[in-house]
Amino acid sequence: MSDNTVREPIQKRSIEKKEKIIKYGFELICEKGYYNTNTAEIAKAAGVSTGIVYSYFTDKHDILLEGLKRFANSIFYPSVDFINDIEINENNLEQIIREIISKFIKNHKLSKSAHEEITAMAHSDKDVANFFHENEIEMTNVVTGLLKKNGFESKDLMERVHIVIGLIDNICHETVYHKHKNINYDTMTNIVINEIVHILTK
Amino acid sequence: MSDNTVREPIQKRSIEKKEKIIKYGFELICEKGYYNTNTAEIAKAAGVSTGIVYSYFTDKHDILLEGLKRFANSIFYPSVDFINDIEINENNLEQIIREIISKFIKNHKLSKSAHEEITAMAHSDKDVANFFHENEIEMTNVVTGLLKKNGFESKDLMERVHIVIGLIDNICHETVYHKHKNINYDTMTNIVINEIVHILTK
Amino acid sequence: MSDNTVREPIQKRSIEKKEKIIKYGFELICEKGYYNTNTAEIAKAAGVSTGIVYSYFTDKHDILLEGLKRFANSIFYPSVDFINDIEINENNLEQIIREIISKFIKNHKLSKSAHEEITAMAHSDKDVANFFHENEIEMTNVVTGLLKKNGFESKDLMERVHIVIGLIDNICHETVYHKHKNINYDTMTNIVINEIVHILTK
Amino acid sequence: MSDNTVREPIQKRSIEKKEKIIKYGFELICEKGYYNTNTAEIAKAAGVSTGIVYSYFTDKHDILLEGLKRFANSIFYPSVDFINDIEINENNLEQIIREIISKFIKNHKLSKSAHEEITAMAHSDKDVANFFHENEIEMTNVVTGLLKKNGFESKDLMERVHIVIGLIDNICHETVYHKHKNINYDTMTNIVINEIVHILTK
DNA sequence: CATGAATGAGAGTTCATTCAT
DNA sequence: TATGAATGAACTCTCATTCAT
Repeated sequence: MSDNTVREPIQKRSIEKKEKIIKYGFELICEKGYYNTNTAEIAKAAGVSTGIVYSYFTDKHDILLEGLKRFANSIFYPSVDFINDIEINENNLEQIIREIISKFIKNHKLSKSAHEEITAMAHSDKDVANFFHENEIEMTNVVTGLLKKNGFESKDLMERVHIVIGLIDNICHETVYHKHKNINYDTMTNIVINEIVHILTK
Repeated sequence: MSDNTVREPIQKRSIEKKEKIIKYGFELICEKGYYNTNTAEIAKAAGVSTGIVYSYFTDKHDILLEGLKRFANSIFYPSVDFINDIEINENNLEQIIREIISKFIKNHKLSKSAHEEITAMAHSDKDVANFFHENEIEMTNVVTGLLKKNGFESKDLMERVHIVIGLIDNICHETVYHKHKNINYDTMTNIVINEIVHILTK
Repeated sequence: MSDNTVREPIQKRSIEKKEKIIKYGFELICEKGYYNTNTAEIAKAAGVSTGIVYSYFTDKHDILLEGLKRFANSIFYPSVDFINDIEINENNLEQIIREIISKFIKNHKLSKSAHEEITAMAHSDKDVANFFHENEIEMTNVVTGLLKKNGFESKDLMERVHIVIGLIDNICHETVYHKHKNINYDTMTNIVINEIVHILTK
Repeated sequence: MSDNTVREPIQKRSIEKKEKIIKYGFELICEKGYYNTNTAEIAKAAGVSTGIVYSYFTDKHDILLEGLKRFANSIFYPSVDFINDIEINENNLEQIIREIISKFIKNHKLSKSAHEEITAMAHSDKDVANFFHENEIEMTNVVTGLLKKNGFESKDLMERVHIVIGLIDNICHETVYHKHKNINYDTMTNIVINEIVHILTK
């Protein structure tokens, strides 16, 4: 998005300003929705003038994208670094997945509206869509590599991991939002976890 | 103020007009996005005046909702009536699921942008979200009933069906959109089908 | 206002229809204000179609005027016929005026919003203004004549009567609406009555 | 949604702009009527864009109200400051009232349509009505105080003053507008003046 | 660098009036 | 005669973007 006419701030105060616009702008967009947030509000929330916004960003859309780059990971993918430090094997796999899901759900609950709004944009805005596609494939690669390092040898492991990520996304979303009264989400989660183990170890 | 009741057209030409507004309006919304489609365009596409739109609908949002009611099923859930006429058992289950996925994908491809835009709205618009939640639970119930009738006796069958629907949604979407170059979608589909069978018959 | 293109209904049912439009249309206009009442509402209230309204009236404004002709007198000038049957003299004048004011106020209270809306129109709409000017002068003439018949011989009686009518209008309006908390309206009314007697009998 | 605060202009040019909108907007409203004046016209007359209008005013109605605050006094109550500097007594009272009426009429004639339109609004718009009620009571208080200071000791002086203000309003309006051909307005004015003297000195 | 006033196109919606039936 | 669907200009108000200071 950003092109040459958009200043790349060098001085410290400028950088801070840009960061504030991204932070508070993205925050507002997540809370109220992209179309229900206007640039004046963003500027106000960031403590800058409306004019200066257009020195750092080509347009409103650009703020969204920059916000994504900064914050999407922390919103969508909570830190699960602990899996780097332990040995994953068929015995502790179930427990690890359970913990990951638990962390994802906790995260999801923390920023429900952000999750929804950004998911919505991911389905209606090309740039946002691309961002997430790239993120997903990267995550798939990382997890696949990790599992391989830990001795998982399933055929088509990458495809399996991709399916698993989808399952986790889905169960989290279901648990946080849907609350269909006849569905027991704990039960559902247990089944999903079993299934994930099955996919990865078969 | 004005009489807010929305006319329920009785005469044939009126009904046709209302239908046209729904059809072309929803079409435009799906193609260009809800926020990028204005009422004047909708009226023009439907071959009517802007004023008459507000005789049949309370507002622009209402057109979206009516469009959903009319077309969501055909967009999201292609006719899979054939499963009503055959006996489903563990032997043909895999084949049936494969056919269902195939149909869903075909459907999905036919109206890619509609799928995306409506999915987006389902994540940002309360009414659209409700619509889909209700649809989903209904579908879960119907499929669960069908399987029970055919002798499937898994514990927590409803939860399993719900997971399966999520898996199908996901694999279709993946297949139609993502095209991550390192992922083999045929392989992925096969794994998903196996997994679905596993979930339902375990 | 009405011109040749507007049908003068001859048949009984037509006349009834026209009357209903006038009655219910004027009623709505008085209740909600001319600009807040639309022709569709008027037609609905009158139980006719919107189209037929334009067979009997040149436009919306015409309905207002016809309504005025039919109902303004009863709204603004309650029947004070009793003064035709009694002899007015300096002894009973005060009592008669008191009764007239009392009747006017009662009337005023019965149709507060009508009073206000029509008074507003009388100040912003030429035709309505003319209507009231004519009414006022006629009333001035009638009352002047009546007083003369009863032996009142003040110089410039017509001008005096005109002032008196203004005073009555004013005290009624004050009593019904203003309610300035520091003003005693009973006291004010008594003073006005004394003054009217003074004007007419000096 | 958007930030609804209305900007309070600080810079000189902004203040001028706001004043222009009030001046020309109110002028148009007075000339053509509130409902027959649109925001585009107001903006054009003030030499600004339509958008900026909504930076300074919450809505069209707000312009009317601000206009009232600025101009109502000069339209409705011409400066009669001279009465503060002279001693009012029963000997010069008649002459003073005559001068006041003369000034009011002169004023009234200068802005006939404004007078009428605003009077109309005072009967159909709650905020305008309140504005005038408050103005009236204040004027009543001021005049009552002035007369008391000058030794007028009538019982119920406030009520008397209130009646007098009504009489003055009325005679001015009559003189400027009605022109009923059979009424002699000079005569009528003389009678009114006598009556006012009578009310205040009795 | 920064401001925030200013722009003006465009949004959704209403409604007096017309006209095909 | 009568209907009420249809028109489309006009309305108020918003907001991404620009620009004078």
